[in-house]
Amino acid sequence: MTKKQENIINAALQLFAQEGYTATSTNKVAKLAGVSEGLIFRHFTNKEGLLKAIIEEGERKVLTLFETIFKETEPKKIIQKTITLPFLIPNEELEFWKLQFKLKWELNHNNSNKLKPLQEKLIHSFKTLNYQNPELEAAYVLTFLEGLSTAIIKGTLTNRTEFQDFLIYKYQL
Amino acid sequence: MTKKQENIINAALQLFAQEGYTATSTNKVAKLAGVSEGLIFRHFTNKEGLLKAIIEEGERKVLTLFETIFKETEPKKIIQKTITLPFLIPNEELEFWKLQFKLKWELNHNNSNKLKPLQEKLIHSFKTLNYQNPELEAAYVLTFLEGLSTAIIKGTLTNRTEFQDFLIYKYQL
DNA sequence: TTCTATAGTGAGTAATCACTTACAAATTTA
DNA sequence: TAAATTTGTAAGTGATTACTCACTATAGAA
Repeated sequence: MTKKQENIINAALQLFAQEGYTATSTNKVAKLAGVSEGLIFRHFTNKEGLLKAIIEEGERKVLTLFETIFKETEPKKIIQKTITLPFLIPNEELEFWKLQFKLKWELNHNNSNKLKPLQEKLIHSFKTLNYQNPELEAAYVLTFLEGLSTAIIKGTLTNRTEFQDFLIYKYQL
Repeated sequence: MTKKQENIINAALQLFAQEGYTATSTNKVAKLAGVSEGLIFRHFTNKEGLLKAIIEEGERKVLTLFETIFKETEPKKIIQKTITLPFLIPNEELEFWKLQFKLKWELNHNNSNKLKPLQEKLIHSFKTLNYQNPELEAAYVLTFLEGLSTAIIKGTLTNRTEFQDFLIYKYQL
């Protein structure tokens, strides 16, 4: 990966996250990256290819975030760590996650399968803890996770640390 | 409001919700509505005006949905009704709500103020029920509400009625 | 050094974009 | 009925879109 190739991806990530995918022209991306527009198509074939490169490069971040949970075996901790997951997003990755959530609505690609392993881990946890409806409890946690992620990524959560403490207290089960 | 004017709004609502606002051209809207493209600008000045008309026309739907909660006085019921609110969205309004959530990401207009009265009603409810942290409890409910709305509007919630019963059971406090 | 492959450019391309204008048809008002 | 206003259309407008093409610069291998 050359320096200019990286510039293109970073510029595209920034613009796609700020303005949206369709609203961002390849011309704008090239200008922000400091390269000729043609270079984008040399490296990424077309605009969609550029988007794919960004998403694929970021897939690792999803796995990195989930890793902490997957190596955990204690049921209670699994649930706790899931619920506070969005707080672990580092500031420099916020833009990437904003793009991910934007794309979930802009394009119609539902990555519900991406949460599948987490869902099963949760179901198993609730089963171990003898909950009556493990599947529904897992669905509940994931639904809340969606809302919490949205709040954090959009920055609408005013009292971050307070809310995090509140959640930890609430989910010590 | 003439018949053609209605056709334009309906076509725009459908396309904006499906493809997104920026990705939908006024040409496409006109074709689906069965009118000349110029008529859109005669009635709505510009593309943004068309979007405004759709949103303004739908603002009433928000109030109608919230009405059930605002006339409720019993704290427990207020919380219960809030949590099951997204289930009350009629099928024919799903497209409108999809557009609302899409726009929340596509444009950067945060309508957090729209939830303000609901938030205050919730805080007051938790206060009356002597909860330790009424503000955080309200924030928790609203965060979950965001996730649940997303799931219902995107249609990713598989077991609707089951999940609804589960929530009612969980939130009988 | 020369050959080859890749990186990079800048000026194009047709198509599409939101929007305008000149004009006609329909409807309302006087 | 005649005048005035509103509704509607078709054919444009310049700007912008994603993308192409002919070309040059660079760097590593033979």
